[in-house]
Amino acid sequence: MPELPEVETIRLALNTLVLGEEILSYRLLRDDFVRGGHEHASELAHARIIGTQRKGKLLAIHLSNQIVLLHHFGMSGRMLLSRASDPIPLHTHVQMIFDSGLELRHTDPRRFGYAALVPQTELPTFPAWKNMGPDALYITPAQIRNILAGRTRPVKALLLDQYLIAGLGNIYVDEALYRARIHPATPCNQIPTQATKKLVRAIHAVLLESIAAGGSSTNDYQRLDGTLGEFQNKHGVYRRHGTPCRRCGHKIERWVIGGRGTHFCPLCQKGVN
DNA sequence: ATGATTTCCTGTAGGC
DNA sequence: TGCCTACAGGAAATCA
Repeated sequence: MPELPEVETIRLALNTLVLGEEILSYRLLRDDFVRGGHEHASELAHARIIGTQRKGKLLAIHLSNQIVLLHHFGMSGRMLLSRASDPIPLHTHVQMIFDSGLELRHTDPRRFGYAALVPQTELPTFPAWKNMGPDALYITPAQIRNILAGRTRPVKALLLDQYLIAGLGNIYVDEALYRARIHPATPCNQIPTQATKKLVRAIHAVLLESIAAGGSSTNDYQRLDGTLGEFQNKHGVYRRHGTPCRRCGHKIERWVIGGRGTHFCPLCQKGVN
């Protein structure tokens, strides 16, 4: 599922491959895949791609006509760059055909993702954009301390809340807690200051390493060119339940915490240290 | 206000 | 082998 590192991998690839491209034709194959109306869809012909931006798991593509294309990939979403003559994959909801003969496609079988066309001036008021907490890649120890303070929910559930901290999903929350040696069920207000520093370092490290590896291809995620990421091979706990911990050899467990499958090593992540 | 639960959707894994 | 059911999960909505 595309989380921060996967979206960032897509964004970096777009920067090298489609910056400056001119849109010949923009097609929405499903109206209900678009949030906030599609009245700007007819204004995109001849617009050029002038920049990209990422906030949490949201990708923003800036166009020369002051329109911003937002893409959220939910859990089964893909952004693929193909030749316009290549066959259209099943569940393609958005097509962007460029004058170079390239075509950008947003496909998403489960449709938990979406696209949006927002005038640049309205981007700060777009709900998902506006309500997002600080980006996990740049979050500071002080910000994490404020977020954890006074809350009783399990730290696992809290780190998944995009309103509080943006960009982490199920994979990277489990991996960051494993690196920080924090048990995912620990109530937030029971994590001492010392451990929050370790947590921030763990979050930054796991995100940066995954970006460098092109993201995690566990289920559906592919890079812009259709190749798989590599970081799933480096996972310490995610979907490794029943197999030995790479640090201590104890069997990795899987619990449901906050309604999500949660993977951890009961020996390495005993307490909050 | 906070937190817990339900809902959307389809491909896949597991059981029989 | 093939059918059927349960499950996966991000985020918004709904409920307590």
